[in-house]
Amino acid sequence: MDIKSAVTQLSSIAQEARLEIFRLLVQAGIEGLPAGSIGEQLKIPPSTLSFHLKELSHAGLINSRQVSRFIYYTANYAAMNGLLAYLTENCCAGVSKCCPEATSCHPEKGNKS
Amino acid sequence: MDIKSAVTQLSSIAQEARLEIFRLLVQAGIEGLPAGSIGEQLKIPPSTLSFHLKELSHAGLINSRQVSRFIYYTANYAAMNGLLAYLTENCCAGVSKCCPEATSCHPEKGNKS
DNA sequence: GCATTATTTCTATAATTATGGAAATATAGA
DNA sequence: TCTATATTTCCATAATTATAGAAATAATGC
Repeated sequence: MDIKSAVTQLSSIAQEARLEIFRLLVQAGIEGLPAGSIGEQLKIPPSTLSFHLKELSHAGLINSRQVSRFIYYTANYAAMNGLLAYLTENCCAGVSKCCPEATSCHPEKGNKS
Repeated sequence: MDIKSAVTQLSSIAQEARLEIFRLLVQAGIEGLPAGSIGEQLKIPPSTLSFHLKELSHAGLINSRQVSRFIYYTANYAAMNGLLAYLTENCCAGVSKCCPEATSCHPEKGNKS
């Protein structure tokens, strides 16, 4: 992870609409949600939603796949975990006992609600 | 943690100079670094540095204390850990086995290098 | 009080980012 | 092919954010 990628990823979620979208997708799990469903739940007009989804996609924090006429968006858990790790990297110069734990998210198949 | 605070905190590190400053402070540990030392290491002019330090302070991701004529800045580890937790909150709707771990940084006294 | 050093505030300019209507594109079924 | 639905692109406007010089403020020692 280089600093420019980290800034791009952080910028992509440093905006209220996009952070809401991202969190919605993190909570949605690996199946994700179609764009229209996201816009409906968050009350975001189509063109604005598309702009924000593109920002998140370009940053690599979300992925998409086409299913018929719908485009399903999903959180990229690996990218998110990489970003979180980057922020705590070499905490306190890597001295022992300083940073014992690491926050991450490991979704698995079969966790539908 | 509400979404506006999260956006403010993310915005504060979604900028190359500020992310460098923040990471430098995360790695510096609980003693922190005086403003001048940060500016010198990162080659940031005083007024620009002051602007960025204020952004980070207002967001609550760093703290400061005055020591003689120097102002020492330190990473606010608790705030950072709160932000990381927020991003993974209710991952996959909170289904078990989805998000077993959580990245965080726990600096301790006596970890000087 | 004066000189020195550290940091911040003020200011103008430049650059980037967000918003949403309208039009365009893409997919699928009748 | 025609129609309906889903999503994106284009565009102009508005709003926000970054940069850094110059001046101001603050703390210390002589």
